[in-house]
This record gives sequence, C-alpha cells and structure tokens, in this order.
Amino acid sequence: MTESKKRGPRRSSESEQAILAATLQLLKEKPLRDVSIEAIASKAGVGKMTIYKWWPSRAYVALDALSKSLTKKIPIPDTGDTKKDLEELFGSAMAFFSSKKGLIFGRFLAEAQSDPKFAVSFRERLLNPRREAARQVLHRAMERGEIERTLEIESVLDLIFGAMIFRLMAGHGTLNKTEAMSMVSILMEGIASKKI
Amino acid sequence: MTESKKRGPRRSSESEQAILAATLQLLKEKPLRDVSIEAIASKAGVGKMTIYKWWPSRAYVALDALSKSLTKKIPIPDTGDTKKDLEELFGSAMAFFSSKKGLIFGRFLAEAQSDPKFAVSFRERLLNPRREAARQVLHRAMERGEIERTLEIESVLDLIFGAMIFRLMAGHGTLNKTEAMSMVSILMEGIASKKI
Amino acid sequence: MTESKKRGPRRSSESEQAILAATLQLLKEKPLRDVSIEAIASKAGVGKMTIYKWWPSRAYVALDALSKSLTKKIPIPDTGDTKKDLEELFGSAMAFFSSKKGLIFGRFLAEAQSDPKFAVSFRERLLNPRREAARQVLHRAMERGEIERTLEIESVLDLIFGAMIFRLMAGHGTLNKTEAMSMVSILMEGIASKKI
Amino acid sequence: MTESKKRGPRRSSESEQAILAATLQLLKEKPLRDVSIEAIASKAGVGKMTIYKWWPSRAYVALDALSKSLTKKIPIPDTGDTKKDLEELFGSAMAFFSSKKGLIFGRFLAEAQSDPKFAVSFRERLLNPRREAARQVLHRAMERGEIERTLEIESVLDLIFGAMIFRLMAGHGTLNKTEAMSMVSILMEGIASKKI
DNA sequence: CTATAACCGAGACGGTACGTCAGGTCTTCGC
DNA sequence: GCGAAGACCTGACGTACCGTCTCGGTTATAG
Repeated sequence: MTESKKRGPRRSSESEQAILAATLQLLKEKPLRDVSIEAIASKAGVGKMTIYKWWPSRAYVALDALSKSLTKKIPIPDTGDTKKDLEELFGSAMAFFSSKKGLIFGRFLAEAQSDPKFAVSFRERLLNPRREAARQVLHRAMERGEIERTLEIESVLDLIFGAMIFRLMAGHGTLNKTEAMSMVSILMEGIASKKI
Repeated sequence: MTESKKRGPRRSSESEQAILAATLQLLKEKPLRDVSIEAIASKAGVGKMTIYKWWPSRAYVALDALSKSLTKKIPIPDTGDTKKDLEELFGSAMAFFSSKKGLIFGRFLAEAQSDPKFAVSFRERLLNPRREAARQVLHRAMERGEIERTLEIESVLDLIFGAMIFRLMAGHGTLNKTEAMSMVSILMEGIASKKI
Repeated sequence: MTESKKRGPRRSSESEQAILAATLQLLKEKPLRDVSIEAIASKAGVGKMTIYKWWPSRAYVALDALSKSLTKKIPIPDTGDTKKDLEELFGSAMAFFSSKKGLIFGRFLAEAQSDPKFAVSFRERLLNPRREAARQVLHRAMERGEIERTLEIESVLDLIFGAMIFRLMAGHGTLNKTEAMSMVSILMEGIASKKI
Repeated sequence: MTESKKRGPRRSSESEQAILAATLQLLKEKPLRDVSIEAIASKAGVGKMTIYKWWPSRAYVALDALSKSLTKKIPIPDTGDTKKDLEELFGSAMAFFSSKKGLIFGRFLAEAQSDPKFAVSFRERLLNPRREAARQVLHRAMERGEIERTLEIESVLDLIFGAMIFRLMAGHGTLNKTEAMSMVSILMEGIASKKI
C-alpha cells in the first residue's frame, strides 16, 4: 500500500472555486500587482490562510484562475495547406492575445520577470500548450515537405509568438487579424525580393 | 553663455547622480519591483522627497538610470548587403538583450504592463531608438530593391525584436548569436520550401 | 425513566489526563496567556475539539490542571495557641505562593481580571479552600477568646492573604517565612505602640 | 555639548494625545487584553506604526494613558494623629481602587503577570507613588513614637495595600470606606484580645 | 452479536489581530 | 531657501490562534 488516505476534512472545493472566480474577476479589473491576497479573500468570502495554504503566492492563484478558465482545447488546424494552417493558428492566437485574457497573459509574463519559479509554471501552464499546437502544425508541414527540413522550429515559433506578445506588451502596434496574416506571409515567403 | 544663474542651490546634480547610480546598482541586484524608493534614497544618501520631487515613481528613476547608462549610439550598419546588415544589427541587439542591462530592459517592459504612462516613456526612451536603427536598415534595403516593396516594415520589426524579447522574458530558449543568425535567415528567405 | 444511559464510548479519561498533564507542564513554562489551545492539543496528542467539548476555554482547562494537581488537603493547625496556629497556617501559605504553583495561582488571578465567570470558578476551586482553613483557625481562636469577638474575620483574612498575594503579583518584595512571621506579629499585636 | 539635535519632524503630540485618549477610553470599556493596537489606532485616527514607534507594546501605551490621567498628586495626610492619617490615606486609596481607574489598575497588575518588564514600569509609575505616600505617613508616626520602632514598614504597607488590591482582583468582597476603616483598626490594635 | 451512536484524532475553515514593510505626503531644521 | 532626515497615515504583507466544523476510524453499549 503506497497511499494512505488521511482523515479529517478535505480541501473545500467551494472555497477553491470562490477564490479562483474572485481572482479572475479582479484580474480583469486591474494588474496582477494590484490584486492583493486580502482583496481576493474578502471578495471570495474566505480567510487569507485558506489561500496561503493552497497556493504559494498570489501569482499562482492568478495562474490557476486564468488557466482553469481556459478550458477549450487549442485547436490544431489541419487543412493540408501549411499557409492556411498557419493563418488559422495565428489568427486564433491573435484573437486570444487581443482579448481580456490575453492582456492578463501579458501581465503574467511580466510577473515572471521577478519570480523565476513562477516563470516555470507560467511556461508549463499557459505557454507550452499553445506552442505545442503550433509545433505540431509545423511538424506536419515539414513531413509533407512544404517547409524546409533544416528549419529551427523553435526559432520559427518564437518569431511568430514573439511578435504578437511583443505587440501586446509594448503596446506600440495593433493586434488584429490583418497583422497576423501579414506576419504569416512574411514568415512563409521571407522578405528578400524574388528576382526574376 | 546665455543662461543667468539664479540664486540658491539648483537641482543638485550630485544628488541626481547618486540617485541614478544607486538605482542602477540596485536594479542589477534585484527586480525593479523589489527596488524600493526607500532603498534608493538610503543607498544614495538622499531624502525620499528629493526623489519624489524629480521623478513621478521609482519606475521613472529606473528608466532614467538605465537610459543614461546607455550612452553609446546604436550603430546603423551599412555594408551594402541587406542580410549582412541585418545580421550585424540583430547580433548586436541579441548581445544587448542577453546582457545584464537587457535583463533590466525586460523588467521595464514588465513594469509597463501595470503602468500605461510608464509604457509610453519606456517606448520613447528605450524601445524606439533601437527600432529606428532597424527601420533605417530596412528602408535602405527596400530602396536598393533587396527586399519586397510591399512589406509592412513594422511587422518585420516586431517579428525580429519580438522573438528576442520574448525569449528574454519567457526564458524558454537561449539568447545568443546563433539564434540571431538563424532568425535572420528565416526572415530573409521564409520557411516555405523552394521547389526546383 | 429518569436517566437513560447513552450508547457509545464515554469520556476518555486517558485523553483527559493527557490534556491536564500537558496543560500543567505548559503552565510551568509560560504564562497562561501564552498557552494556546492548539499547543495543549498538540502536546497532549489530542484534537482541539476534545478540549472544547469538555472545557469552555483554556482558562478552565488550566484551572482543572492546577487544582487536580493540588491533592493534598490544606492542614488546619490546632495547637491551642492562636499565634502558633497562624504562624503555621501562613507559613505554609507562603510556601505555596512562593512555589511554581503559587506563580500559576497568581496568573490565574490575573486571568480572572478579564473573565468574570472564570473569577467565580477560581474563587471556588483555589481561593476558598485555603481561605476556609484560615477562617476555621480564626473561629476557634475567637471561641477560645484569644482574639476580639468583634473582629471582621473576612477583613482579617484579606489582610493576611492579600499581603502575600500582592507581593507575589507585584513582585516588589520577597516571599519567605520571615515575612510571614513578621506579618502575623503585626496582625496579632497591631502597630500602635504600647504605652506603659 | 553631548546631544545633537536631529533634523526632521518631531514626535507629533497631537497623535500622542489622541492615542492616549483613545486608549484610556477603550480601557474603561474592556479589559486591557481585549484592547487591540488596531482598535486604538483606528479610534485615534492614527497608523499602527506610529504606536509601535513610540511604545513597545499595548501594555505600555495603556500604562502611559492611565498614569498621565492621574495628574493629581496623592495627598499625604498629616493630622498629627496616626490613626486618623491612616484612615484618611486608606480611605482615599479605597476610593481609587473602587473606581473605574482602580479597576484598570488591577488589570495592569494582571498584565504584569505575563510581562516582567512591564511589571517594573507598573511598579515605578503606578504603585510606588501611592506606596511612598503611605511610607511617609508611617515614618512620621514612627518618629512621633505612635507606632512601634521595630516595625517592618514594608510589611505594613503590603498588609494594607494588599488587602485592598486583593479584594479588587479576587472580587470576593466589597471595596468601601467601612472596610478601609475596619482594616485600619485591625492594623492599629491587632487582633489579639486585650486582657484587662 | 451486531449495529449504532458518541467519542476521538486530525485538521480545514472564516476570522481577528499581530508586528512589519513600504508607499507617498508633509514638516522641521541644518547648511 | 534647498534638501536631508524622518514622522505621519495608509494598506498589504504573511503568521498565529481562535472557536467551529467535518471527516473517517474506533469503541462500547443497546437491542
């Protein structure tokens, strides 16, 4: 026997839900930095200790709140045509990043700058799933011979996600479908002029 | 000399220097978020009021401290060959982003997520100069006909800077010259396989 | 049917003993105020509920712990000579008050200042027994005609016990047999000088 | 010159007054134990830090609050007749102990049971002044030859103060002038019956 | 001899207050 | 008369216990 069930009360999922809901709502109102544990506890009708018991810091509560609200699986387009696949993929990514939750995503990446452990969780929970979807699309394209076999796929991923997230965070440009399409084109054909 | 000196002490440039130096040093030790005004004041041997008098918040002190330490003009390569220009440009950008000061740059972008006014200053002081250099390189290339005339230059800029900054902030990949070269290649030629 | 025996296990005297023992030991280490229910429960290897089930607050647990540890009956001296009786009585009282348990006694009287109900229990359980012994000695002395028949016995009791407990609590003087003897003398003969 | 005046703002006596007034009022409403720093700060319209800056714990704030409210000097009766002096002295002591502030006095003595440093301050600030008055009365009586020259004055002081404070704290008897007179009589003449 | 209910340990829960830190404002006084 | 020093109010931090409650296991009596 490896696992002995403990006696006593279990984690209250009512409280957990209330905490995550309160947190998500607060995150939509103001930056993570300004969302205090006390505010979450108070809004959720919960003691602070209950939060500290289950999460190491407010950043993790926030991460849980956001990632549990992103239940929909990220679709992996498979039209047979790489450019179309990429357009679909990055179109939906752009939709996400330009939404309220995309904004929160950016703030999480900001939080990760001063908390390396959080950065790890952030990558695992929010970043990698979306990245993995794109990775599969590129793999399939490579297998079909539609993209160069020598490509550094990770660099490609960074080019495309990086551009969107950079716009999201630096706020110097718009985030819309047109931009996504423009980026996919550049990525596919390159910028060098085709002579002849 | 056209400026008549007023009586009484002016803004003490001694204090200013001490404040900026103290701030820069603290920024190298820990994230902006953890650098308190009190710590800066104490380290600089200065009253808190002196800081509040000249800067609206610690983020701006930090911005000043970093940008005044970046005195070297960003070089605009002009070899005549676009790919070489880009390689040089993004090689040096990569060197910056992977340095201590690059790390601080990332943290400033993080700070901008919860302070829109700061985001504006950040873009003006740190982001645009580097971006402008790249913009000129691309313009020249376009004029020479080495890159397509229909390109959205802003998108190109975001693709390349975004990728590096994204790596810097998300920490999922390395930041080195090889990566920069790889990205320039992808950008130039695109990922689509060249048939025939 | 007046009394129906309930099913199920009875009060566990093992737990009770463990609780009282743990409490007494903790009381010897630190003031009642700093002895938490959680500490008692943990030290006794018992759930908090078991304590709350049988005692209304930690003060009562403590009262039980101390009073059950004072099993020896307070002896009522009867030498035939009032002064000797009083010396013996207050000598032993002084011994008690200057002991570890006397210290705890003082802390209970302190606790009584902010809990009137506890004050009642404290008087009944700890104060009155000792007082009653003294009362009997004084009664016998009065019957023998060795002390004035008009005396307010309660005032006499307070004079003598009050002096000792006051020293115990205020800590401005020593608590020893010499003091007790000195007090008995003053009490017996008064302080007024005897002319002629 | 040994003391260099510091720059910067001085202690705000407005805040200090507000804190002491709030504390005294709260002390009249509930036991010291139940008067929280937060309640004092809130009632005084003051930050908690201001309290922590100037007093080591709430007990000292309370001590300050009470002792600064006891401005009247304790009168030292001098009628020429020792018994009358004592009656006056202990009459007024009884009046104090049976007042609201006397109740607070008792609670301070309770607090002293779990804080030895506070006990010292308590003795110096509240206990000794009153004790000193009584000591002088007894000294004069001794010089006049009205009381025995061999008396342990400290013991006499404890007998009389102890009795009153004990009644105050244990709550088993009343605190009024009659009791005070009764105690003075016992103290003066002793309890032993005067044969012929 | 079983089944049922009170008891128990463990400990999660909503709270209150703790003592600390830093924020941003305001005041005093030395140079 | 500037500016260092620092007191002030505010608000959040993370912790300790409070007293209540809920589990699952154990035990002793009632049926």
